Order: sequence, then structure tokens, then C-alpha cells
Amino acid sequence: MAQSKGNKAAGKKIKHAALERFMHYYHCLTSPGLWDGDWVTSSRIAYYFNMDDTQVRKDMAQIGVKGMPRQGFKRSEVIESIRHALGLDKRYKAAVVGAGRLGGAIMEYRGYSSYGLEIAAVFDVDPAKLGTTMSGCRIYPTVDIVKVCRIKTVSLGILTCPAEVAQRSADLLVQAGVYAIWNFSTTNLIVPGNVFVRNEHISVGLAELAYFMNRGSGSY
Amino acid sequence: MAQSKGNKAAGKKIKHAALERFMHYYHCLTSPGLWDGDWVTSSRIAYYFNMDDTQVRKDMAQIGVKGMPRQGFKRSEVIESIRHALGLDKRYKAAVVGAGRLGGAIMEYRGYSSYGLEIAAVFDVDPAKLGTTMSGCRIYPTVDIVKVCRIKTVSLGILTCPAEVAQRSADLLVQAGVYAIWNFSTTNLIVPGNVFVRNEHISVGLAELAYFMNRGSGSY
DNA sequence: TAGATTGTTAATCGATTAACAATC
DNA sequence: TAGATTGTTAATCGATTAACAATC
Repeated sequence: MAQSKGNKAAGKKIKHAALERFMHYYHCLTSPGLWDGDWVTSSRIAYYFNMDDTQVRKDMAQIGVKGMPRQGFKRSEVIESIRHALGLDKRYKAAVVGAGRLGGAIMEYRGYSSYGLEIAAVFDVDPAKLGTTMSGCRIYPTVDIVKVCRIKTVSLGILTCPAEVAQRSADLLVQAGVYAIWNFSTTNLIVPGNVFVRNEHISVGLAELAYFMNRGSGSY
Repeated sequence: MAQSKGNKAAGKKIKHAALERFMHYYHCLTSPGLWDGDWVTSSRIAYYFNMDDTQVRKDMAQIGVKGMPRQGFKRSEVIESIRHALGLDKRYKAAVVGAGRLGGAIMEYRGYSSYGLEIAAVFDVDPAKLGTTMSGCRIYPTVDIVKVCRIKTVSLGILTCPAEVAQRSADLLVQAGVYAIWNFSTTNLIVPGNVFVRNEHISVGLAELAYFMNRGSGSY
């Protein structure tokens, strides 16, 4: 087992770009029906993602996966090492703030547990929703965020509420002691430096698409 | 995932990273209440995004914005130039496939028109939904994608349907002649090389958060 | 003017790719 | 063995940052 203690290189922080690559490898290698046999070569993966095979081997080295000349890498071993390197094998709890359509859609996703995430509570301001459930999760009033999140040891807040209340909700989540916020609202949150924010701003996608529509379409 | 290669370098293509920066500038510069006066300096913007001010000035140069020594850049001019460079001032039409919660949540967003996007149709397989509307848009049967999209000259498909039907829907959209697909499903789509795909895979966010939760929390 | 800020070139840094020996 | 593939170092490329003259 390749522990973090085992290789000094593992102490190095995995950069954003590398994280994305690992996630792509993971998604691809765990896709059913794509592979037969348990061996996969760096060039095969590289071809799939239209990248250089050296990059793949370096990535494998970073997370301590050893390959076999003439065979490649053991798929199951790569999957396991990515899970370990990214911490997908450790469990943590999240709370969703905003039991609207977006919150509902996000909770519908079935794959969270395989990423270690468990949704422990949902919050909403609408009194009519209180006490009911969403995807099997009880809906609590927003004012109870601090109390409930502390009791349930929630460490991630998922913001799916309207922009107007996003900052206020974030403040409560921070007060409750969450480490990170996954922000699906269009607000630019202001949080203490020790709280990590991942934004899923729709506007970045809109920009890329608009640009492609008007610049790229002609030559493609 | 599905790379969109084969770009016949049409002049000065704006790279992905730069597009993101422009979008951030745009979002920040158009935020009400953040600015007074119409001048903004590169260092002010750089500070806001914790980046180097030289980068900001180079970006401004790329889209043809001239600054003024001791004053900075004219905010309105920057905004206008970004709109032009990214094509936000040109209109195009999109169709949403999947009138579920996710589709509804995405359609709720009010800002599309300021990015040039107009949602012209919604599709769903559920016969009970046909003829009804979602965010003021009529819902058509999925089997009519090709017909309706051609009539309405739709050039972007937004996939918010379940993973099982995502590929089939994408095929129909391609057949209808869309240039690009905005994929909110978890499927890796296979499309012709001339069709641009932007994935909003939830798993990349999950990976980054899982990693932060287990590695980053201590030292950040 | 004096000085803050732009615009641009040069230097640095990091990431990607090429090359090739080691390996099974 | 022969040869495909790994593992790693060197070379290249691009992106970021530093430096500074030009400017108003």
C-alpha cells in the first residue's frame, strides 16, 4: 500500500490541473465496458485524452503507482491510488443550503458516496418546506444552520440558494465551522482565508460558449 | 474530455485561461456598487483577483483596450471590449434537453440575454409535460429535436437530461446542426470533431473538494 | 514638474514534450 | 532474446513576473 508517509514526493501538493487530470483518469478507468483486462498503458490513456503519454507516467509516479514494462499499469491499482491520493476514500459530511430546484437537482446525483461525501442536512427559508424531506434528507430552517451543522459535524457547505442570500448563508456556514464551500450561486463570496471556496459560476461556461459560437464556428 | 481540436488558428485565438480571466474581469467590473468613477487601474483589478498587474495590462492589450497613464483604464471601455472580444454582443439560440429539476434551475437564471444567449425551446420525453411551459418556454417532445431546432435555428444544445439518454439526445442535436453542446449530464459524449462540447462534470468539483478536505484543511 | 500608471521587453519560472536508458 | 513500455533526465515551450522607459 502506497501510504503518504511512504513516499516523500506525496507530501507535495497536487495542483489544480493535475487534480483535474486525475479525475479524468479516474472517471475513464472506472467506466464500465471501456476496458477488458486489468492492464492499461500510458499511451492508451494519453490517446483517450489527447495528451502526452509522458504526462500520464509522471502523474502515475506522483501518486506512487509503479508500472510494468511491456504491460503498463494495473488499472485497479491506479484507481485505488487515485482514490487514496485525492482522499476519495475518506468520508465527510455536507449540508445543502437552498431546497429549490437546483438543490434538488444536485441532491439527485447518486454518486456522492463514492467520493466520500455524505449529505447530512438541507436548509431552506420557506416555512412550508420545513420538516419535509428532499432526496430522503430532512429540511431544516436556515436560521438553524450553525446549530445543526455543528451537531452533525458538517465540514462542507453547498450553496444552491439565490444570490441575495448566498453571502449570509456562507457566513452562517463559516460560523458553524465548515472548511469549504461549494458555491453554485452567482455571488462572489467573501470568506476567511482558511475557508476554501469552489465556484461553479455559470458565467465562465457562458463566456466560453459565446466565444466559440462567434469565433470558432466558422473554421470548424 | 472530448477535446475540441482541429482549430485552424484564426488569428489571435483567446486561450481558455485567458477567457476565464476576461470573464472574471467582466463579472467584477459590471458588479454594481463596487466602483465609483469610471476609471480602474490594472493593479486594482490584479489585487482583487490576487494576480499580477502585468497580466491584466497584457490582457487589456490583447483585446485592444488602451489605458491612460496615471488614470488606468476606462471601465465602460473595458466592459465593451470584453463583450466584443468574447462575442457577448452577438445573439444565438439554445435548446434545453430535459425539463427536470436541473433544466428548470438552469432556465431560472436571468442573465442569459446579457451573454447573447436566448433559450428557444425545451425538450422532454414525459408526455405529461408536453405543451406546458418552463420559464415561459414551451416544452416539446424529445423526438422532435431535429425538426424544432432546425426551424428555430438553434445552435447550442444544453443537456440536462439523465445520463442514460444524454448520448442519444446529443446525437439528435448534432443531426439538427448545433455547433456546441453544454453538457450537464455525467456522460462522456461522443460527437463529431466539429462540435464543441463543454462539460460541467460534477466530479471535478467533487475531487477538488475531497482533496482539500483531507489534505488542505490543516494548513490553509 | 513629479509621480503614478501604462506598455513592452527581458528574465524567470513552471509545465510540457522529447529522448533514451532501464526493464521485464 | 527482442521489443514494447516504463521511468527519468534533458530540452523546449509557454506563461508568469520583473524591470523600466514612455506617458500624461
